Amino acid sequence: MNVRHITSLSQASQVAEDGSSRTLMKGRQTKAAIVDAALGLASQIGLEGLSIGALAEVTGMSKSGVFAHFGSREELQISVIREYHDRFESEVFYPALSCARGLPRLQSLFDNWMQRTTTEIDSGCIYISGAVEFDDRPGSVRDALASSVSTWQNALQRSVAQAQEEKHLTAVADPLQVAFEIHGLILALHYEARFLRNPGAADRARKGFTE
Amino acid sequence: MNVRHITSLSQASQVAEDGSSRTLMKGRQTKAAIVDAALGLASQIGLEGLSIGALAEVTGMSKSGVFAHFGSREELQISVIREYHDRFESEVFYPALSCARGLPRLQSLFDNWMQRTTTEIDSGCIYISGAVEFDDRPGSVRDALASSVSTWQNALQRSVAQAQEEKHLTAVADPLQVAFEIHGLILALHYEARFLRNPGAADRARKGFTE
DNA sequence: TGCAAAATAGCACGAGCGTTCTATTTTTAA
DNA sequence: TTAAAAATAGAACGCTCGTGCTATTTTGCA
Repeated sequence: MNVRHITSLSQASQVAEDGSSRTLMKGRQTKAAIVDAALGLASQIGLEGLSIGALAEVTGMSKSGVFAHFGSREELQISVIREYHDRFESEVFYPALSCARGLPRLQSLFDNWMQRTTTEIDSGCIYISGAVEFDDRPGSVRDALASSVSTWQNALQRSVAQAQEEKHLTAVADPLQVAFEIHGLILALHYEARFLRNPGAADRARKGFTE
Repeated sequence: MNVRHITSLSQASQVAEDGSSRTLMKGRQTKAAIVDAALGLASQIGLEGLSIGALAEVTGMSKSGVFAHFGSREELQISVIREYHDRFESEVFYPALSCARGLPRLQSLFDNWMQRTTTEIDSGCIYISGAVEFDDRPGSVRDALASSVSTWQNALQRSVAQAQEEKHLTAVADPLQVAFEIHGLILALHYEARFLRNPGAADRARKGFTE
């Protein structure tokens, strides 16, 4: 489904031969701007709280104008999840690839994740809020969210396994176990810092990582 | 149903001088039944998803009949939080007091908490969903939730400190740090088991506790 | 048993929601 | 420059929401 979106990921912009004018279809520009605003909104009030009316007001468009880009609220939510996935990947995952396999890369993954979570103490995180909102609500939104989170978890587990192969980590512990505990640190940080407003939560998460 | 809660509201029940009849005002019985149903609903779909209309349908009452017991939606939500607090206390906290101070009691607290969280993989937990729903929505609901969670966290931290005093635990780690990491295990369990439906999460949480 | 008080029902309100339909404006391509 | 196509606006729909108001029923006590 949704061929429109797929193409927009790859060949949205097109440069004419003369190089002077970039013919970037207006619709896709607008859609990107809407998704950007939607991600900001959803981060704060959740994917479920995201409303087309509020989004129209923020972007200065009409409700139907916003709606036409997605065809349904679900598709809008999925677009937001994809956008978040891409940003997470390029802020947390890709930069760590420049570090050596093993502990250095794992450390970088954790540092980048911490950095992002620290930011999200103010803005919110849709991987966390979305999990709560969709944990027993089946459908395509839940599927998109779960698959996106699982992709990241697999990457993290792979990195732990590599650190063991490189003898940077004792091989006694299951990589799944290590990844689970790291995830717990991030979740506790988000909970205690964002909800309870406890200072020092970031330090405790970092301290917990250095076992 | 749920007579236990009614009496726990202190002066709900009244015994006549002759002691023969328990005159328990009808209103409070009904209110307790509504709160019970509301807690079940809120556990599944969240405090924000809780609607008076749905609650009326479940209890077989009219919307205004339900509403009159609380006067506002916020007050209903707060009643649900109080009910959850009481149940949590009597299922997790109080039973552990029969264990010896120190590690045995801490172990019991964790076991009881694990037991409850395992149940909540199916039913949901309003301490977790509520944190996400109200993390940047100030008001009395958030206050009630945060104060209830903090009460439990303080109890947990006290128990860790006692285990250190009894030399059951090395005193190098800050009790706040230990409690933080335990909280992380529970949050990761809830996330991975309830949202991602990963089996084995409970084992990993237990394994994480036995440092 | 009767009567005041409490509990509950019924109805209506204004608002916001996602969505549909049609008209209008803007953009794109020949 | 012009005509087709895409993007956007505007109004209206059926629905659900929390809440207020006014009856009506049920309860508890003298």
